Amino acid sequence: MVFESRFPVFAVTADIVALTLRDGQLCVLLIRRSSSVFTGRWALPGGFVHIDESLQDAAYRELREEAGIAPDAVRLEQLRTYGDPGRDPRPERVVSVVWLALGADLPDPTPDTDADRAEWVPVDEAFERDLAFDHSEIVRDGVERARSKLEYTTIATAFCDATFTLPDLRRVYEAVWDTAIDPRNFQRKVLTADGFVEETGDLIHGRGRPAKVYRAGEATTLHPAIMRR
Amino acid sequence: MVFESRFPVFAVTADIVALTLRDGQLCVLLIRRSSSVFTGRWALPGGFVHIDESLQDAAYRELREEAGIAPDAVRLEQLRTYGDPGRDPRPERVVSVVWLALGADLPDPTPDTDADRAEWVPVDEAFERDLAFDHSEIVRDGVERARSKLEYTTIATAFCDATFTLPDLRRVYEAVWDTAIDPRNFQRKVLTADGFVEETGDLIHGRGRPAKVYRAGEATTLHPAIMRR
DNA sequence: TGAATAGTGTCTCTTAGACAGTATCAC
DNA sequence: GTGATACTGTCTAAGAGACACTATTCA
Repeated sequence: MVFESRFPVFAVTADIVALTLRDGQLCVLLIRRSSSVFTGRWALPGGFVHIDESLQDAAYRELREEAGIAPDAVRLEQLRTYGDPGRDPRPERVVSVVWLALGADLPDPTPDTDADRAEWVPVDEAFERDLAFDHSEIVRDGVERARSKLEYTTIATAFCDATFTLPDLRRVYEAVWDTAIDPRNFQRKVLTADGFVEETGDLIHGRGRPAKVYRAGEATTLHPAIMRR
Repeated sequence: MVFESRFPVFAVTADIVALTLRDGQLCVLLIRRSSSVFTGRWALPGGFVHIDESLQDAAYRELREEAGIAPDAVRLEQLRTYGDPGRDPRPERVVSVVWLALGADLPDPTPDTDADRAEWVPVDEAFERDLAFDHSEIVRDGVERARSKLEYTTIATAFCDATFTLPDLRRVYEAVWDTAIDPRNFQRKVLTADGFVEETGDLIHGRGRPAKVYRAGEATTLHPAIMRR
């Protein structure tokens, strides 16, 4: 099939930097390409946007198709668009709209036809792999975005289940920022910030003292912010 | 001329939310469309990206072509990409990569062939105009981005000339945030924040006491941040 | 000398960071 | 009881907001 246009012709992909916590480590979803260019190389999940599909829907669809991740399992926001000529070796000019997808401990991905493997990879390890296209740069941008949005927004809750404890939330910050955080000061800041979390009234029993259960509050931005050092 | 592709065919535009200060007011650059769709309606400057041109270069080119603004007069950063099906009435699927351009008191724009007028419009007034496409939403996003980046980055200096005084810089914050700021506290915060500004050693003489002249420092992020109320 | 503008110092309150002890549960 | 985990309070230092006066120039 051949498509035509009056204007310069671009192909548009929706690619995804999906981040989650696995065993207390911040991990990014990578697939090993089994078709088209860069066969056998690790890359971000993604693919061409359909002509009648919104950019965001394309990202959701690719997440489902390439890793079996359901739309309601992640929070999706646009990261940035990458479109330098030559960033894709194919003759078509490819512009990639990249999305950041954050989710609570997401299931092992189930690769489909465009990939022979799909894995959650700790970000440190991902930085060392030589990814296809400009995906190494994109992973870096995505992780940095997540790190900085933890400071002044409530997206940390996107890494948690619908209900969670304050130690759970603290472990999110510790994993994403890769630093230890004082539990007492953290607790104070979270409870001071208006609308960050709401008590459910439940307790969850673990090995030690039971922890209070919270859910995400109404706020999207943090006042005051919780800053890195 | 007709273009062909193996993949779904998109047209890609680079559009610009250009902001500057005029008479102490935050203004956005709007053009009145004189060709193609939405003729006679006000819109953001922008146009189709050439097939061998980077997205950023396209933004610079459109700024020059549609308003006579030189690349070195503005600081450009990517805002977001807008690509919902149906956002452009033309039959082609149009995806717009939108850039935020910040500059010091920029010259009156000189429209070219795609526009019969180009104007700096105070943002309040721009919000009331019914702009073409989804440009009203985009202006809102751009202004909000500028407002929030003033808090934790040094981009305020992008609204100033190469050298400026602290009252100049304060007026940037006042115009963009549309609030009054205490000069004493502001001065203290700017001078405390490491690498925000550097003294040149010069003085500039106005109507009253001469003001010290500064230039932008090395820092890109502000520590501590200068927050809105 | 008065008007306009720029610059500086202090007090108080809030927030941030460092830090130690108590509470609750499973075994 | 012991070990593991969750929770809380206090002290100190730094930053934020409110506020009044002095300095320099021009007309």
